[in-house]
Amino acid sequence: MRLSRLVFQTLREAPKEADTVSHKLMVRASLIRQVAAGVYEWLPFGWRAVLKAAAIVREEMDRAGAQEVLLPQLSPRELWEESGRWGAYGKNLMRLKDRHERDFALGPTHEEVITDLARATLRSYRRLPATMYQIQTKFRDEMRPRFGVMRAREFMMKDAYSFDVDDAASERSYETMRVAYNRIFTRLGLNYRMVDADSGPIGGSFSQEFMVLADAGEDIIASCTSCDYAANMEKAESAPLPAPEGSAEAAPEAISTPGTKSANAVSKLLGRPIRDIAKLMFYQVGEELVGVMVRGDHEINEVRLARLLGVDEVVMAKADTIIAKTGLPIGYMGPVDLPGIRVIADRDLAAMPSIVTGANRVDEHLVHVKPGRDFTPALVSPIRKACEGDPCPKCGQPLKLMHGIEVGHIFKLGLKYSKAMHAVFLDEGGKEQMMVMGCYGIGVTRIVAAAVEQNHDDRGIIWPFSLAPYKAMVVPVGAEPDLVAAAEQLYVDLEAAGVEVLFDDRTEAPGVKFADADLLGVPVQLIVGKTFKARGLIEMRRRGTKQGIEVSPQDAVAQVKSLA
RNA sequence: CGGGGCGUAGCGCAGUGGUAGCGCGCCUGCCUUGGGCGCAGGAGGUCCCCGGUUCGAACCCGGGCGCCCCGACCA
Repeated sequence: MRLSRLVFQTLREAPKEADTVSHKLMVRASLIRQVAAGVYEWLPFGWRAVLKAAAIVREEMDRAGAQEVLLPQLSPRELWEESGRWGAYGKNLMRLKDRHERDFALGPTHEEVITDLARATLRSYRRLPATMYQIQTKFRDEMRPRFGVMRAREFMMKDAYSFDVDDAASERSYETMRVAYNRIFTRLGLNYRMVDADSGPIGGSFSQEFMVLADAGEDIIASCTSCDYAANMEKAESAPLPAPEGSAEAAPEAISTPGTKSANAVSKLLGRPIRDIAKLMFYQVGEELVGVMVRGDHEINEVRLARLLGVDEVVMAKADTIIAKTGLPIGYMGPVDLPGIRVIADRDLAAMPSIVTGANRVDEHLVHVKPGRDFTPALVSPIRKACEGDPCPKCGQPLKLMHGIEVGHIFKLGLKYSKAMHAVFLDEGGKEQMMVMGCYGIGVTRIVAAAVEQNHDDRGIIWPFSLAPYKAMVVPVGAEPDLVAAAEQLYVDLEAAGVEVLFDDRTEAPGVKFADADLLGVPVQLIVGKTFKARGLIEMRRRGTKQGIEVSPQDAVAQVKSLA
């Protein structure tokens, strides 16, 4: 491709709305252009990167025996009513009406549609197992689109769904996908981790996420520094902490703490480490008000809490509800003599020898409170978020927290959708059985953003070879006819050799050409300039390295070809 | 959904009552070819939209729309 013909416009300055590195670079290098909040155009150069990612995903899906289909983006309300998600999916579901006022959704994911297809076609155990996938645009009316195509409202996703006769078979399908996913992300050249995850609103029992490690990532994962344990924050556990030294022989004692509501403030006032201060928070669980306690240096993991209580979701109680139900002052509540409220204590809080709690009186706290002696929690369980340095639940070595970009997620769905939508097959005995499902997603457009986030320098993108829209770029520097002719010849030869190559045939100043080449980030730069004038040689330079090597035009073609 | 910020040329911005400018980019010519080169000339604007105030509005007032950021667990 000749740069003079490529539809693109590199920018020296990024639009002000771009804040992450990948967003800025993708706009500056003309990969994408924003049309509305969370809605983007992919320009030719960027679109090629998307196609590279999609091709690798497709190859590995096919290798894993999955069959490609294309499902409609528009789906009728009835299907969503069947699964219960017309209501449950909430505002993220893009909805619209047709001219007859019939309700439709623009698919954020396709469990309903595929289950409808499966129940119509996979009627016998003989047709199972079956895994189908598609690569298609998805719609989610995100609360807050962000970071360019990283969290967009319209994005490309590969979604796959497996259908099996029983749990054991479903397990095998899941494993096949897990292997395929690892192959995909390895081939894409990304630094990633597979982590245990909570399955969230898609439902189901168990899932794993594939996280590209990058500081700009919206998710936090806990990863063991020694073994292979890794989980996202919602799921991450830690081994019990050793209880700090000390004991509370003394009985609880009320002390005056005027205007000190937060654990932080109490810690400062008393000059005691924040871990000694208990935090008591209140959650609305159905009709019940539940108190939840963690150490001052810890945070409640609401997803774990919800699981523990056997509910879908917990919400913090409103202040006036708490006051109405207890009559006690917010900010000074404690578990000692707290009437009629079930208190759940975090395991590491319960192990403390002596803590500071609210006294249930304004401007007072209790010191020397010993869990188990001075109050008895209804339940003691690990319900806090893991922290940096916590002991790994598997091996006890320290955990490390890292930011990640979720690029893949695989779920065991179990019977959730087959039950709701009556997706059944006949077994060998002619009896109806529910299909056991799995679902497997990859954010294809997000992969491109994640790759840029992970592979760049201050000059621009440094494409991993597998995703690079072009593998080489010929850059003539000089106007001498023989030099220009040699560059042209090199470009033609590379194309003939099947190399995806860009040719900077523009009459730009050298600085502009080098700057654009670095910004676009094509892996191999072939500079026809001073070394050509002096010795008839091409300077071949890997993007991201300073110094190139000098090769003859013939060798340049051969070497680039061998890289591909 | 709550709070904040911003909408002026493709991008970044200035202009805060008298009918619009700067840098980059774009076009033409000359020049230049190893790191966003120089000179000269040029094109490009519903100043987000609607209404109001005013002799006169990009600017003031009202309403709307759009975009961005922060927050939406620490009692």
